Amino acid sequence: MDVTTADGPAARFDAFAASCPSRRLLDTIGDKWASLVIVALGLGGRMRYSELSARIAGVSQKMLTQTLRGLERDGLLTRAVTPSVPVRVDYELTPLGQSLLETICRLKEWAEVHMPEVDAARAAYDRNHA
Amino acid sequence: MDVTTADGPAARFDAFAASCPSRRLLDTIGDKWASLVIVALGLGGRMRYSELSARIAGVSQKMLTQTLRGLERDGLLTRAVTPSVPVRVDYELTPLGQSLLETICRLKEWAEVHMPEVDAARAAYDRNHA
DNA sequence: CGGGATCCATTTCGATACTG
DNA sequence: CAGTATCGAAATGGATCCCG
Repeated sequence: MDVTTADGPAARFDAFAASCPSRRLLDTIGDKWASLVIVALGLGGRMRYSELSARIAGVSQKMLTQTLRGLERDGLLTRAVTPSVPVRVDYELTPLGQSLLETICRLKEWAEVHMPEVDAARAAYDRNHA
Repeated sequence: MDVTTADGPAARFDAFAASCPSRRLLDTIGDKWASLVIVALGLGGRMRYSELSARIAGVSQKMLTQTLRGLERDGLLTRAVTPSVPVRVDYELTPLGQSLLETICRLKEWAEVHMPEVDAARAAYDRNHA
Protein backbone atom coordinates (compact mmCIF):
# COMPACT_ATOMS: atom_id res chain seq x y z
CA MET A 1 0.00 0.00 0.00
CA ASP A 2 1.81 3.05 -1.24
CA VAL A 3 0.20 5.76 0.85
CA THR A 4 3.37 7.78 1.01
CA THR A 5 2.88 8.96 -2.53
CA ALA A 6 1.88 12.60 -2.32
CA ASP A 7 -0.38 12.70 -5.35
CA GLY A 8 -2.84 10.44 -7.11
CA PRO A 9 -5.60 8.36 -5.55
CA ALA A 10 -3.48 7.79 -2.44
CA ALA A 11 -3.80 11.47 -1.57
CA ARG A 12 -7.31 10.77 -0.24
CA PHE A 13 -5.82 8.74 2.62
CA ASP A 14 -4.53 11.84 4.35
CA ALA A 15 -6.24 11.73 7.72
CA PHE A 16 -5.76 7.98 7.90
CA ALA A 17 -2.31 7.87 6.38
CA ALA A 18 0.44 5.70 7.75
CA SER A 19 2.48 8.84 8.23
CA CYS A 20 -0.01 10.13 10.79
CA PRO A 21 1.80 10.42 14.14
CA SER A 22 -0.70 8.31 16.05
CA ARG A 23 -0.47 5.54 13.49
CA ARG A 24 3.27 5.47 13.66
CA LEU A 25 3.11 5.35 17.42
CA LEU A 26 0.85 2.34 17.21
CA ASP A 27 3.32 0.74 14.85
CA THR A 28 5.86 1.10 17.62
CA ILE A 29 4.07 0.11 20.78
CA GLY A 30 1.85 -2.35 18.96
CA ASP A 31 4.97 -4.36 18.26
CA LYS A 32 5.01 -7.63 20.11
CA TRP A 33 8.27 -6.97 21.92
CA ALA A 34 8.80 -3.21 22.01
CA SER A 35 6.28 -2.58 24.73
CA LEU A 36 7.69 -5.43 26.80
CA VAL A 37 11.18 -3.99 26.53
CA ILE A 38 9.92 -0.58 27.63
CA VAL A 39 8.04 -2.02 30.59
CA ALA A 40 11.02 -4.18 31.57
CA LEU A 41 13.35 -1.17 31.50
CA GLY A 42 10.75 0.89 33.32
CA LEU A 43 10.73 -1.65 36.13
CA GLY A 44 14.37 -2.62 36.11
CA GLY A 45 16.06 0.66 35.29
CA ARG A 46 19.39 0.16 33.56
CA MET A 47 19.68 -3.38 32.23
CA ARG A 48 22.18 -5.42 30.29
CA TYR A 49 21.35 -7.26 27.08
CA SER A 50 21.43 -10.59 28.84
CA GLU A 51 19.20 -9.34 31.62
CA LEU A 52 16.60 -8.19 29.14
CA SER A 53 16.90 -11.47 27.32
CA ALA A 54 16.20 -13.36 30.54
CA ARG A 55 13.42 -11.07 31.71
CA ILE A 56 11.56 -11.22 28.44
CA ALA A 57 11.97 -14.95 28.14
CA GLY A 58 10.73 -16.22 24.83
CA VAL A 59 12.20 -13.50 22.69
CA SER A 60 14.84 -14.56 20.19
CA GLN A 61 18.19 -12.79 19.88
CA LYS A 62 17.18 -11.51 16.53
CA MET A 63 13.95 -9.94 17.72
CA LEU A 64 15.46 -8.49 20.89
CA THR A 65 18.32 -6.88 19.00
CA GLN A 66 16.03 -5.63 16.28
CA THR A 67 13.60 -4.20 18.83
CA LEU A 68 16.36 -2.52 20.83
CA ARG A 69 17.80 -0.96 17.68
CA GLY A 70 14.42 0.40 16.72
CA LEU A 71 13.75 1.88 20.14
CA GLU A 72 17.23 3.37 20.25
CA ARG A 73 16.67 4.92 16.85
CA ASP A 74 13.42 6.41 18.07
CA GLY A 75 15.21 7.96 21.01
CA LEU A 76 13.26 5.93 23.56
CA LEU A 77 16.28 4.25 25.08
CA THR A 78 20.05 4.60 25.15
CA ARG A 79 22.65 1.97 24.39
CA ALA A 80 25.90 2.22 26.35
CA VAL A 81 28.82 0.01 25.38
CA THR A 82 31.58 -0.64 27.93
CA PRO A 83 34.57 -1.87 25.91
CA SER A 84 35.75 -4.35 28.52
CA VAL A 85 36.49 -7.99 27.83
CA PRO A 86 33.98 -9.40 27.43
CA VAL A 87 31.93 -6.48 26.24
CA ARG A 88 29.19 -5.03 28.41
CA VAL A 89 26.17 -3.27 26.94
CA ASP A 90 23.58 -1.45 29.02
CA TYR A 91 20.20 -0.19 27.96
CA GLU A 92 18.20 2.49 29.73
CA LEU A 93 15.06 4.46 29.03
CA THR A 94 15.48 8.09 28.03
CA PRO A 95 13.12 10.71 29.51
CA LEU A 96 11.16 10.36 26.27
CA GLY A 97 10.99 6.63 26.79
CA GLN A 98 9.80 7.13 30.35
CA SER A 99 7.01 9.43 29.22
CA LEU A 100 5.94 6.70 26.82
CA LEU A 101 6.09 4.22 29.66
CA GLU A 102 3.52 6.31 31.49
CA THR A 103 1.29 6.32 28.45
CA ILE A 104 1.59 2.57 28.18
CA CYS A 105 0.68 2.26 31.84
CA ARG A 106 -2.52 4.21 31.21
CA LEU A 107 -3.30 1.76 28.46
CA LYS A 108 -2.64 -1.00 30.94
CA GLU A 109 -5.13 0.55 33.32
CA TRP A 110 -7.83 0.55 30.67
CA ALA A 111 -7.03 -3.07 30.03
CA GLU A 112 -7.24 -4.06 33.67
CA VAL A 113 -10.56 -2.28 34.09
CA HIS A 114 -12.24 -3.34 30.87
CA MET A 115 -10.72 -6.60 29.73
CA PRO A 116 -13.16 -8.61 31.84
CA GLU A 117 -15.94 -7.02 29.79
CA VAL A 118 -14.11 -7.92 26.63
CA ASP A 119 -13.73 -11.49 27.82
CA ALA A 120 -17.42 -11.67 28.64
CA ALA A 121 -18.28 -10.29 25.20
CA ARG A 122 -16.04 -12.88 23.57
CA ALA A 123 -17.59 -15.72 25.51
CA ALA A 124 -21.07 -14.54 24.58
CA TYR A 125 -20.10 -14.14 20.93
CA ASP A 126 -18.51 -17.56 20.75
CA ARG A 127 -21.58 -19.09 22.36
CA ASN A 128 -23.88 -17.59 19.75
CA HIS A 129 -21.67 -18.35 16.80
CA ALA A 130 -20.79 -21.93 17.59
CA MET B 1 5.42 -19.55 21.10
CA ASP B 2 3.21 -21.72 23.25
CA VAL B 3 2.89 -19.56 26.34
CA THR B 4 -0.61 -20.79 27.08
CA THR B 5 0.74 -24.06 28.37
CA ALA B 6 0.47 -23.93 32.13
CA ASP B 7 3.50 -26.03 32.92
CA GLY B 8 6.95 -26.59 31.51
CA PRO B 9 9.52 -23.99 30.53
CA ALA B 10 6.80 -21.68 29.29
CA ALA B 11 5.56 -21.21 32.83
CA ARG B 12 8.43 -18.78 33.44
CA PHE B 13 6.83 -16.26 31.08
CA ASP B 14 4.10 -15.43 33.59
CA ALA B 15 4.39 -11.69 34.10
CA PHE B 16 5.07 -11.16 30.42
CA ALA B 17 2.65 -13.75 29.13
CA ALA B 18 0.46 -13.17 26.11
CA SER B 19 -2.56 -13.73 28.33
CA CYS B 20 -1.78 -10.59 30.31
CA PRO B 21 -4.65 -8.11 29.81
CA SER B 22 -2.44 -5.27 28.65
CA ARG B 23 -0.73 -7.46 26.11
CA ARG B 24 -4.02 -8.64 24.70
CA LEU B 25 -5.20 -5.07 24.46
CA LEU B 26 -2.10 -4.19 22.47
CA ASP B 27 -2.83 -7.11 20.21
CA THR B 28 -6.15 -5.45 19.47
CA ILE B 29 -5.37 -1.78 19.05
CA GLY B 30 -1.94 -2.46 17.69
CA ASP B 31 -3.62 -4.05 14.71
CA LYS B 32 -3.14 -2.01 11.59
CA TRP B 33 -6.85 -1.50 10.93
CA ALA B 34 -8.69 -1.93 14.22
CA SER B 35 -7.75 1.45 15.62
CA LEU B 36 -8.68 3.13 12.35
CA VAL B 37 -12.11 1.50 12.44
CA ILE B 38 -12.64 2.65 16.01
CA VAL B 39 -11.60 6.20 15.23
CA ALA B 40 -13.74 6.25 12.09
CA LEU B 41 -16.79 5.09 14.02
CA GLY B 42 -15.97 7.51 16.80
CA LEU B 43 -16.05 10.38 14.34
CA GLY B 44 -18.83 9.16 12.10
CA GLY B 45 -21.17 7.45 14.53
CA ARG B 46 -23.22 4.69 12.92
CA MET B 47 -21.71 3.70 9.59
CA ARG B 48 -22.40 1.20 6.85
CA TYR B 49 -19.85 -1.32 5.63
CA SER B 50 -19.37 0.59 2.40
CA GLU B 51 -18.94 3.87 4.26
CA LEU B 52 -16.21 2.39 6.41
CA SER B 53 -14.62 0.90 3.34
CA ALA B 54 -14.52 4.33 1.69
CA ARG B 55 -13.40 6.19 4.79
CA ILE B 56 -10.54 3.82 5.50
CA ALA B 57 -9.45 3.77 1.89
CA GLY B 58 -6.75 1.23 1.31
CA VAL B 59 -8.20 -1.54 3.42
CA SER B 60 -9.16 -4.72 1.59
CA GLN B 61 -12.55 -6.40 2.01
CA LYS B 62 -10.91 -9.26 3.76
CA MET B 63 -9.13 -7.12 6.34
CA LEU B 64 -12.11 -4.84 6.95
CA THR B 65 -14.46 -7.75 7.49
CA GLN B 66 -11.95 -9.60 9.62
CA THR B 67 -11.31 -6.49 11.72
CA LEU B 68 -15.00 -5.77 12.17
CA ARG B 69 -15.66 -9.35 13.25
CA GLY B 70 -12.90 -9.17 15.78
CA LEU B 71 -14.09 -5.90 17.24
CA GLU B 72 -17.66 -7.18 17.33
CA ARG B 73 -16.50 -10.28 19.14
CA ASP B 74 -14.68 -8.14 21.66
CA GLY B 75 -17.86 -6.18 22.32
CA LEU B 76 -16.37 -2.92 21.02
CA LEU B 77 -18.93 -2.42 18.29
CA THR B 78 -22.32 -3.74 17.21
CA ARG B 79 -23.33 -5.12 13.83
CA ALA B 80 -26.93 -4.48 12.78
CA VAL B 81 -28.27 -6.22 9.69
CA THR B 82 -31.32 -4.77 7.93
CA PRO B 83 -32.69 -7.61 5.74
CA SER B 84 -33.75 -5.39 2.87
CA VAL B 85 -32.80 -5.95 -0.76
CA PRO B 86 -30.00 -5.31 -1.08
CA VAL B 87 -28.87 -5.96 2.45
CA ARG B 88 -27.86 -3.10 4.70
CA VAL B 89 -25.37 -3.54 7.54
CA ASP B 90 -24.59 -0.84 10.10
CA TYR B 91 -21.76 -0.74 12.57
CA GLU B 92 -21.64 1.37 15.71
CA LEU B 93 -19.38 1.67 18.73
CA THR B 94 -20.67 0.24 21.99
CA PRO B 95 -20.08 2.20 25.22
CA LEU B 96 -17.12 -0.09 25.78
CA GLY B 97 -15.84 0.82 22.35
CA GLN B 98 -16.25 4.50 23.09
CA SER B 99 -14.27 4.22 26.29
CA LEU B 100 -11.50 2.61 24.25
CA LEU B 101 -11.77 5.44 21.76
CA GLU B 102 -10.98 7.85 24.56
CA THR B 103 -7.95 5.79 25.51
CA ILE B 104 -6.79 5.79 21.92
CA CYS B 105 -7.22 9.55 21.79
CA ARG B 106 -4.91 9.90 24.78
CA LEU B 107 -2.37 7.84 22.90
CA LYS B 108 -2.87 10.15 19.99
CA GLU B 109 -2.12 13.11 22.21
CA TRP B 110 1.17 11.58 23.29
CA ALA B 111 1.99 11.03 19.65
CA GLU B 112 1.21 14.59 18.66
CA VAL B 113 3.29 15.97 21.48
CA HIS B 114 6.28 13.66 21.25
CA MET B 115 6.54 12.35 17.72
CA PRO B 116 8.55 15.37 16.60
CA GLU B 117 11.15 14.32 19.18
CA VAL B 118 11.03 10.79 17.82
CA ASP B 119 11.51 12.10 14.31
CA ALA B 120 14.47 14.20 15.42
CA ALA B 121 15.98 11.18 17.17
CA ARG B 122 15.58 9.10 14.04
CA ALA B 123 17.17 11.72 11.85
CA ALA B 124 20.10 11.99 14.24
CA TYR B 125 20.47 8.22 14.45
CA ASP B 126 20.37 7.79 10.69
CA ARG B 127 22.94 10.53 10.29
CA ASN B 128 25.37 8.82 12.66
CA HIS B 129 24.81 5.33 11.32
CA ALA B 130 24.99 6.10 7.63
C1' DC C 1 -24.58 -4.58 -0.82
C1' DG C 2 -21.96 -7.20 2.21
C1' DG C 3 -19.47 -10.41 2.55
C1' DG C 4 -17.27 -15.92 2.26
C1' DA C 5 -13.70 -18.81 0.09
C1' DT C 6 -9.52 -19.45 -2.16
C1' DC C 7 -4.98 -18.63 -3.98
C1' DC C 8 -0.66 -16.56 -3.85
C1' DA C 9 3.14 -12.95 -2.80
C1' DT C 10 5.19 -10.76 0.81
C1' DT C 11 6.66 -10.32 5.27
C1' DT C 12 7.80 -11.96 9.77
C1' DC C 13 10.13 -14.55 12.85
C1' DG C 14 12.56 -18.46 15.18
C1' DA C 15 16.42 -21.63 15.00
C1' DT C 16 20.99 -22.24 14.00
C1' DA C 17 25.72 -21.17 13.19
C1' DC C 18 29.38 -18.00 13.50
C1' DT C 19 32.23 -13.64 15.25
C1' DG C 20 34.88 -9.64 17.76
C1' DC D 1 28.89 -11.24 26.19
C1' DA D 2 26.48 -9.27 22.70
C1' DG D 3 25.67 -9.48 18.87
C1' DT D 4 25.56 -10.61 12.98
C1' DA D 5 24.23 -13.59 9.04
C1' DT D 6 21.54 -16.88 6.88
C1' DC D 7 17.81 -20.12 6.03
C1' DG D 8 13.30 -22.03 6.15
C1' DA D 9 8.63 -22.28 8.38
C1' DA D 10 4.66 -19.73 9.30
C1' DA D 11 1.65 -16.02 9.64
C1' DT D 12 -0.09 -11.95 7.19
C1' DG D 13 -2.51 -9.65 3.83
C1' DG D 14 -4.13 -8.45 -0.96
C1' DA D 15 -6.41 -9.91 -5.26
C1' DT D 16 -9.86 -12.47 -7.28
C1' DC D 17 -14.06 -15.02 -7.82
C1' DC D 18 -18.40 -16.20 -6.13
C1' DC D 19 -22.90 -16.00 -3.66
C1' DG D 20 -27.50 -14.58 -1.12
